[in-house]
Amino acid sequence: MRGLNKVTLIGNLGADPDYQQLEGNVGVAKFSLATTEAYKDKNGHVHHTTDWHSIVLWRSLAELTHKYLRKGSMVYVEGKLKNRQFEDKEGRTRYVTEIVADQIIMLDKKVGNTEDE
Amino acid sequence: MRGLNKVTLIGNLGADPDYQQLEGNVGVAKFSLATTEAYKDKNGHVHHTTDWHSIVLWRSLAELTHKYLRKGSMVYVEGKLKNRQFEDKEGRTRYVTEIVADQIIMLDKKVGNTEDE
Amino acid sequence: MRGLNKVTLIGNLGADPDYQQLEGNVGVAKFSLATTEAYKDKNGHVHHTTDWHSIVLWRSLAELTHKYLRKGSMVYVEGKLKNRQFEDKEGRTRYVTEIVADQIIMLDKKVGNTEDE
Amino acid sequence: MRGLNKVTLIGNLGADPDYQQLEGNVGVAKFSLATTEAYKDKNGHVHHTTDWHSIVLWRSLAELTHKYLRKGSMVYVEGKLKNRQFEDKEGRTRYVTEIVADQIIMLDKKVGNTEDE
DNA sequence: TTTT
DNA sequence: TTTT
Repeated sequence: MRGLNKVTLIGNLGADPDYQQLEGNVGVAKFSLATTEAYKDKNGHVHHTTDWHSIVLWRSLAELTHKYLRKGSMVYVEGKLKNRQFEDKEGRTRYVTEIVADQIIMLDKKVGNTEDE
Repeated sequence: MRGLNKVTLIGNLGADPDYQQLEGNVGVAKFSLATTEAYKDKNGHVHHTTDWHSIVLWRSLAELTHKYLRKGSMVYVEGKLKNRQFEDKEGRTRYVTEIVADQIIMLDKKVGNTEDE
Repeated sequence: MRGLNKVTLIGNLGADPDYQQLEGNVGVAKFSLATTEAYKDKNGHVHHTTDWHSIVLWRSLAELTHKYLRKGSMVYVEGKLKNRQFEDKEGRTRYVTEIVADQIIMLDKKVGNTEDE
Repeated sequence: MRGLNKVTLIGNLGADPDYQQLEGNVGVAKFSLATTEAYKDKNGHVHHTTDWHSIVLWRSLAELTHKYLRKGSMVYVEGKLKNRQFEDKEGRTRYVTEIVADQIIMLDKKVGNTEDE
């Protein structure tokens, strides 16, 4: 209803994706994605900043991720920002922000595939 | 460099924005934005989910926010996902994900203004 | 396959939408959308430019458009850029660029609805 | 004002870009970009459609294009939809839709650069 | 042809 | 904590 929640990222996987098969044959994959940007400071020097994003993928996107994406792969990810709370080992409520993907485009020459959820 | 980090949201402010003037006359505004979505469950019943997002705005966008946005205002926000760590009162490292806005469009009839950073 | 084609617009309808029911009960709606932007010239004067976009909507989005959108309505449109050729009355091949919508969000207070194709 | 006009594309150049230096040392580059999509028909067969887009780039983006992009290069383009009219050789008014880029990301391994206008 |  |  009157809402838009969309994230688009292009970056590289920080490590091989994690993949699990849940009950009912539902697959979930997760990975960290680094997006790097160049910017100039006041003196005109170029610096880079990297932001890390937690990506979660379900079903066919999880299979694709598991099959084709590896540490270092470059990928376009489109999805929704979701906040999830969980209890840490000390019983405290913790909050995480994740991007639940609904489209990915693999940007490495080796593989080439787009998929929609 | 080879990176894209973009968030686009349309939603409503959960409360009046917080505004502060930092040293050097730099303004910062913050607010929580709710994005609500409808989806159908397996039985065809419509449900709503709301996601809350922490928005941070600097300089001219902070002034605009301070001047025009209020609890309930509908707004389009475009920005970047940034993760920030800070120490909580117990000295633990905590992580927050914020959206640093670089464009807003006010979507309420009352006011009408787009601004770029 | 390795392709992304996405347009996002916020603007106002230039006229009431056109709606037709094709064979097989498939609805199509069309409208022109104006997006207006402010920019400053070299002397700091503010100017406005308006761009007009041809929007095409199918099925449930066509019904929504027909039901709720009118001349002047403000709407968010997300879709794909498509080029279509047709023969004009003099038999020449002409080209049009249209945006085939796959999501709309009505931004007027009166009505309030998001719908996905 | 209250307007959003944004296009995001990932695709390949159909030919080497055209580059011109206008008066005042202002560079303009143009190229055609193909975005390809897979879709399934009613029988589950996969088909591909290609859409062609006219991209225009000014100043530093034109230089980058001229220097690094070639026929076949894969690129992310973000920009605005602009309609332009011109007179064809027979004196008729013709309309073209172009995407005026304000950001590109080169997606080929060989080169690697993001630039903002 | 819209809107502020 | 918002909105419809």
